[in-house]
Amino acid sequence: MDYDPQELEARWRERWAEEGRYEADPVGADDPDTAAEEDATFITVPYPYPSGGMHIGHARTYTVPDVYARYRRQQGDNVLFPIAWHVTGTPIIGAVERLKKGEEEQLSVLRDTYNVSEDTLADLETPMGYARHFIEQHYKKGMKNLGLSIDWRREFTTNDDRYSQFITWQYETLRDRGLLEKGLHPVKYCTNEKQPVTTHDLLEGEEAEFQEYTLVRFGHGDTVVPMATLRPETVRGVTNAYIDPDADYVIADVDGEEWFVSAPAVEKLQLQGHDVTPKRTVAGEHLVGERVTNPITGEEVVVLPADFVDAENATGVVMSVPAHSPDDYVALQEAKADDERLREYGIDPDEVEEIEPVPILSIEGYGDIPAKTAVEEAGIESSADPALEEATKELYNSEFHSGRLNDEYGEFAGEIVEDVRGRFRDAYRDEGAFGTMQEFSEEVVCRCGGDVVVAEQDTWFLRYNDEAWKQKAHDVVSRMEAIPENTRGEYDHTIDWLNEWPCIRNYGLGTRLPWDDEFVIEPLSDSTIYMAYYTIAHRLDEIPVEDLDREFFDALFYGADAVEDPDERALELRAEWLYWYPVTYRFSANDLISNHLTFYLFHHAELFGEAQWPAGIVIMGMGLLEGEKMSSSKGHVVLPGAAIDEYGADTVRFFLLNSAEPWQDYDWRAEQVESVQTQLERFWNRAQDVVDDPGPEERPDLATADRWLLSRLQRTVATVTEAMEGSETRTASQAAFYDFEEDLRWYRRRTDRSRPAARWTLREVLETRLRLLAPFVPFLTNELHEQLTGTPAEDAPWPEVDDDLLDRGIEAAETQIERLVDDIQGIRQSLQNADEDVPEADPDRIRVTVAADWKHDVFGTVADLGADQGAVMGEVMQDPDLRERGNAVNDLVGELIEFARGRDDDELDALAGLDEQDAYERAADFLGREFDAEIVVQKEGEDVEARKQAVPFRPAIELEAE
RNA sequence: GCGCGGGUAGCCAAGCGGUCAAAGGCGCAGCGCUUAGGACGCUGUCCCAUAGGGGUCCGCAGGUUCGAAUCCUGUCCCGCGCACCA
Repeated sequence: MDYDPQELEARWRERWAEEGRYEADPVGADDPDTAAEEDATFITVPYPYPSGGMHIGHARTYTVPDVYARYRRQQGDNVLFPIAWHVTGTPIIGAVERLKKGEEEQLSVLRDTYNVSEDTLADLETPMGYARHFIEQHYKKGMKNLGLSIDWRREFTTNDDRYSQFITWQYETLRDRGLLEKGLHPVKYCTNEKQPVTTHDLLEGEEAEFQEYTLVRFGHGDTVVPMATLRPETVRGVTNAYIDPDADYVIADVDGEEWFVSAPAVEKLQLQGHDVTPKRTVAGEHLVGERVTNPITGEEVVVLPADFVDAENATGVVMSVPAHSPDDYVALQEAKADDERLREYGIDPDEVEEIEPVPILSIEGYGDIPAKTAVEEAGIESSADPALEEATKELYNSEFHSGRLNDEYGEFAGEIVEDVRGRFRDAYRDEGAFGTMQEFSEEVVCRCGGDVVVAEQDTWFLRYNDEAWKQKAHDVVSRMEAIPENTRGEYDHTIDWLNEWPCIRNYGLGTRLPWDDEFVIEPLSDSTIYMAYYTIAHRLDEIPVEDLDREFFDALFYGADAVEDPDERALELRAEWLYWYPVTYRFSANDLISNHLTFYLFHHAELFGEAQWPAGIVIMGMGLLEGEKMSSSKGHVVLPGAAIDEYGADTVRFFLLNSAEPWQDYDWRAEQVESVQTQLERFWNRAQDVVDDPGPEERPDLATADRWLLSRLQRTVATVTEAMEGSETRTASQAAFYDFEEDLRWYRRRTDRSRPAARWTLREVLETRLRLLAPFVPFLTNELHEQLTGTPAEDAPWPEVDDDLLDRGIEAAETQIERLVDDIQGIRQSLQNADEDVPEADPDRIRVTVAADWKHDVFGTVADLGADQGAVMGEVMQDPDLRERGNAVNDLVGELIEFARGRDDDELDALAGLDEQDAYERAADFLGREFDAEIVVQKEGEDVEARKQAVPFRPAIELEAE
C-alpha cells in the first residue's frame, strides 16, 4: 500500500468526527466530590482572533498543545482540549470598515492572501459576518485538517450573550471587591473624528509614546505663562525664555486664570481636563522682550524670539537653561551675536549680553558649565549642526543618571537627578507652581488624516497596582510550573511592573460595562478566566440567558452556600468545572507574558481558590517563513490549507513540532518541509514491509543484534517519555524518529533481516515507535498501527520501558564493534591517503589482537575504584605478578584511567563484564563482509604478540595483504 | 534605556565541564545498486599525515580548572518584547 496522505488523512478525519472522538466529559461525575479528578487533564491555548485568516504560525500554536493532549490521552488521562473565538474590541470592526470603504490594501489581503471570492465579500460587511467567515472557512477548517483533538461542542465567541453574562459576573465581582477604580487616563484622541483611537487606526506615529511634560507656571503680571519641560529640576537654572515670534498664541481663561499658550495647545488643554475659554489670539511677538517671573526663584527673565520653538508641541513657550542644555546654550550664543534682531524686537542687546548660564547641578567630567563643555568638545558652532542633537542627548542622559543637584535645592540638594526628579516635581505641583501636560514624543496622525493628540479620559481601571493582589499573583507563580523554567522570573517581573490597567473602551465588540453601557470591556480584560467557561460552555446553551445572573455564577463558582437559593443547574455545572479545573497547562506565546498571561494569573488568584489556580504555562516561540517574519499584508504567509494540500497534515505537524522546541523560534522552510515528507514516506514504506511480513506471533530466540535493537528501543522509550513530560516535542520526536533511525541503520547493516527473530524484532520496534509518534503524526501512525494490530495507535497505551529488554552488556559489546569498525576504517583511510600505493590499504586479512587477561584484570580494578590513579596503583601493586611488570602496569593504568574518566559506573561495569574476544569473534562474519577480508581474532599472550600495543577495548589491529 | 533569547564547520542545527574535530540534516565529491534518473546503502567533506596519529577550531578578549564549545568576567554583534494593542 502506497503512502497517500490525502486519502488516508481524510479517512481519519471523518472517523474522528463521526465518533466524536475528542469530546471529553467528566468521568464519575455522578459523585462530584469524589470524581476521579487526578486523571483530568485540561489543556488550553489562547483562542484565535479571527480578524484575518489562519497562517502556518497559528497552525503551530494550536498543534503544540494538541500533541501534549494526545500524549496525555495515551497515558490514560481524560483530556479536555477546547477552543473558542475572541472577537472583542476593534480589530474586526476596523477590518470591516476598511473593507466597506474599499481600501485597496484590505481588499488585496482578503482576495489574494485569503482567497475570499467576490460574491462572499458582501457577507464580510458585518463584524460577526466577517468573524464567522474566518472562523468557519479558515480556523475551523484548518484545525480540523491538522487533526487537532478538539472538543468542538464547547466553542463560543466572546460576543455571545451567555459569555457576556459570565464577564458581567466577573466585573461586578471585581468591582465589589474594590479592584476596579474610576479615574483619568491619557488616551490617543483624533481631533478630526472627535474620539479615541487605537494604534491600529493610526497612519503615522504608531511608535509614539506618551510624554509627561511639567508646566512651570511663569508669571507675566497676572497672566500665567506655562513653560513645558521634561526636566523640571532645572528650573533654578533658567536664564531666559524662548517663544516663536511668528506663531499664533492665545490668551485664554484656563480654570479661572489667564494663561498665555500657543494656539494648538488650547484644544489639548481642553482635552486634558482643563476648562479653557480663548479670549484673543496674538502673535508670539507679543511676549517677546517681556519679563516673566520664575515661580520658584522669583527672578524675572526676559523672553527671547527663537525659530526653533515649536508651537505645535506642548505650550509653545519654553524656558532656557543654557548651563545644562546644549540647545539652549547655542541658542543663547546666537541671540547674543544678533544685536540687530534683538533691537528689532525692542530688546536691549546689552541686557542679553549679560545673561550668563546658571549651573544648578554638578556632574563629573563636564566642568562648571556642562552644556558649554559639551558644545565645545563636540566643536559645535551653530544650531544647524547635526551634532548638537547628539550632544544634547548625551548630556541629558549623563545628567539624569549622575548629575547631583546643587545646594540651593535645599532638601533635594546632593541627590541624583534620576532619584529626585519625581519628588521635586510632585512637591511643586502640590504647591501650585507646576502643572502637567501630556504630549506625544512624535507626530501622530489618524488614518482619517486628523491630528491625534493626548486626551485625558474618564476610565475604569483594573487595580493591578494593588499590593495584596500583586502578592496573590506572585503566590500563583511560585506554585505553578513554568516551562521553560527561565520564564518564571518574567511573570514576577511583570506583576511588579504592572500598574493600573484601563479595562474599557468607547467602542468595539464584546461585553458592555455592566453599570455603564456606553463602554465595552476591552479584549485583554475579557479573556482572563474564560478557561472556566470552556468547562461549561456546551451545557450553558440549555439555560436561558436571563437566568445567567450574578447569583447563578456565584453558585457555580462559589458553591451552594454562597447564595441564598442556589440554582440546581448551576450546582451541576459546578461539578463539571471542579472536575476539569485547574488548567493543567496553558500554551501561549512569549510576548503574552507581559500582559495576557499575567492578567490570567491575577484574575485566577483573586477570583478562584488555590486548588483552581493555573498549574502550568508553556511558552511558545515565534515563527519565521524562509528566515523572514511572516506578514499577511505583504502576502508573505503560508496558509495551512495550502501546506496540508501539498504535503499532508502529518508532514506539516511533524515539521512544526520537530524543527524546534515549543518555546524556541522556528523557521518554515519549504525545502525542509519537503524533506520531512520524504522521511515520512520512507517510514511508511519500511513499515509496510513489516506489515506484509510480521514474523512469528511468539517471540523466537533472539540474536545479539535483535537484543541490542530492543535494548536501544527501551532507551528511546525512556528518552521520549521524559521529553514529553517536559513538553520537549523536538527532543521527543527527534529521539523516536531520527535518532532511532540511526540505530535501525546499524541494525540493517549488521544482521540478516529475513530471520524470523529479526521479523519479530522489527514488528515489536515498529509497534512501539508508532505509539511514541502517535501524538505527532496521528494519521499515519493510527493507520499503520491499525494495519499491524487492529487498533489505532492513539487507542494503544503509551509504551513503558521493559527492564528485561534493557541490556547494558549487549550495548557495550556493540559499541565495541562499532569502535572496531571505525578504527579499521581509520587505518585504511590513512593508508589510502599515502602518495604511493600501499597494498595494506585494501587488506586481505585483518588481525585483531585482544589485550591479555592481566590487562583486563587491571581494568576490572579501575572499574571498581574509579578514575583514581593512586588508589588503582595501590590495589594493583598488591598482586606480585603485576608488580613484576612494573612500568608497563603504570602506563596501562594511566591509559585506562583516561578511558574511564567521564564514563559512568554502569557503563564501566558493563565493560568489565564483557568478554571482548568473544564479542569480536561473534562479529567476525560481519567484519569480514564489511571489509571483504579474512578476520583473525586472537588474544595477546605468551605465544601471540601484536605489532602494536593492545589495551582493553582497544585491540591491536593489523592490516595484512598477501 | 529595561527585560529575555542568541552568536557552533559552505548553510540549517544539536551539544552546555572529560567519551568533542564536535550528532543529525542540506549541499558537494567518490563508490555500490540501477537501462538511466530518483530513492537507497557505504565513504569522504578545517589543515597535515604510508597504521587507528598530530595541529588548529565553537563571535572577540581575559579568567577558573588537571581538563572549557560547555563555567565566570568583560566586550562586540543579532533577534524579540516593553502596556492600554491583539
